[in-house]
Amino acid sequence: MVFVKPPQSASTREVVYSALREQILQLELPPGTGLSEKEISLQFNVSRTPVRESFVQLAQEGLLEILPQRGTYVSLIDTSLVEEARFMREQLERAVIKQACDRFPQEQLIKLQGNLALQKLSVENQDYKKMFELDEEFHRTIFEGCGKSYTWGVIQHVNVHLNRSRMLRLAADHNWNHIYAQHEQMATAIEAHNSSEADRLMQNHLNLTVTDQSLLKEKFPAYFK
Amino acid sequence: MVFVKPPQSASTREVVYSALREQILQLELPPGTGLSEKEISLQFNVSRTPVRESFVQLAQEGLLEILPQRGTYVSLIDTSLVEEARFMREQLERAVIKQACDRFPQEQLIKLQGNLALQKLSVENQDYKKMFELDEEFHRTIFEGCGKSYTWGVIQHVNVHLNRSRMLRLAADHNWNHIYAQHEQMATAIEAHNSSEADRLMQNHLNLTVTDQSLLKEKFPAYFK
DNA sequence: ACTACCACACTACCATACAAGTATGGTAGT
DNA sequence: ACTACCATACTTGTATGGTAGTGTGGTAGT
Repeated sequence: MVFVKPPQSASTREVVYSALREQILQLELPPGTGLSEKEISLQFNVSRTPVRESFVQLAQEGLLEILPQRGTYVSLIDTSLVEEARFMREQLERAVIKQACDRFPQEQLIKLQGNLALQKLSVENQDYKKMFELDEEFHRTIFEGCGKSYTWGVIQHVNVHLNRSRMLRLAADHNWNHIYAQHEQMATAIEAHNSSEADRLMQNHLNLTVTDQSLLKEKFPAYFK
Repeated sequence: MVFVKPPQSASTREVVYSALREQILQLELPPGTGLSEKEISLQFNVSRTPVRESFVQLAQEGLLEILPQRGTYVSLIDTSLVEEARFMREQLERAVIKQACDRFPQEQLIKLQGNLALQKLSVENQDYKKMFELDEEFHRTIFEGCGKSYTWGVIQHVNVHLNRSRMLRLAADHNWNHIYAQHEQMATAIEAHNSSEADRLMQNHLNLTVTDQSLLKEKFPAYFK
């Protein structure tokens, strides 16, 4: 009972799964889009089996709705799920950043500051997608520094709906200077071991996500449930 | 783009998936057990396809390890994952029970008290599995009363490893009187809107889970990674 | 004009066949 | 006795055919 060799080469299922997941989260496959096993299998030039298995995976994550004998659709964004996801994220992020103020490795702190520099650039260049990635990485780095990588993974897993919502927001309005400024202040608070300030900042930061939820629903009504 | 009819009858994949999941969480399929698509398909008298799809699902949840061309095994319990799961659960449970002290529906409060009565019975009868279920239901009811059902679902999804660990604990030692007493005090705190007391109780309550982790690893070394 | 019906094209679902990688036990050669 | 090799019986991965349920558009009947 020893698990020696990790699976090296990606299986066909894995490839299809990752590709579809990326397209869904990037809104290249918008909520409500109809898919079909056959269509995708032709598109990737593989059989229906691995496609079907990736559908099952994506459905389990809540990214696809499989209606037996009827069709498979990219799931609509459920605002109540988004709210609960935001709630969970808030609790966990606040707990972690407080922990980071107590003890945070130098290496990760440097990584944070490098990330911030890139954020500043992306804001200036109005590079939306890059900024989104850097935002993710910023938060992930905090979790890693606290030895909570798995927790971050769970947040990512949970917040698929929230992420699509955030993607809409980044594409819609443009207050990244604010976001960037908040990130910078959080890094400073961690460095200064200022736990209460960090907690306050994070709370405000994550509240941005929920405020314009109804606004998004007006702008993109077809994407919401 | 309307999703009218929910899928009524369970598909073969769903049946196999649920059955295996239950067996794994109940430790009827202990960590490390080797499975095979063919074996299970014969056992359920179905083809390999739905079995295989349920394997993919269970692997995504971290309950199975699929080693290509080598075999599939019930995953071992990863103590570091257990610790992070406990961390997440603590943060979320504390946040929710504090919210429950502010505002909690009468209906759910009654449900809590009914549950407590059954817990007392189960403790007296030393009915381990029943007590485990009632414990789950107690916590779930708190989440439901706060409109956080999805959050509870996520905890359940996350804590598969933790749950197996807890199952071992319940089978091993016998301090349920303590667990029951804590539950009772929490219900009282909710009713009395005593937020700080509820928070303190929940924190202690969940700390029970982690303390004897190393002890379990000694008792059942083969089940851990 | 309207309704009931039905053929057809589509879907996801499941069973089966084949392919490819892996562990193992026996055997021939040293 | 020991090692290298190979046939074989496993495993999971992929492809494909057939089944059953579902939506749709056309048509015959009223």
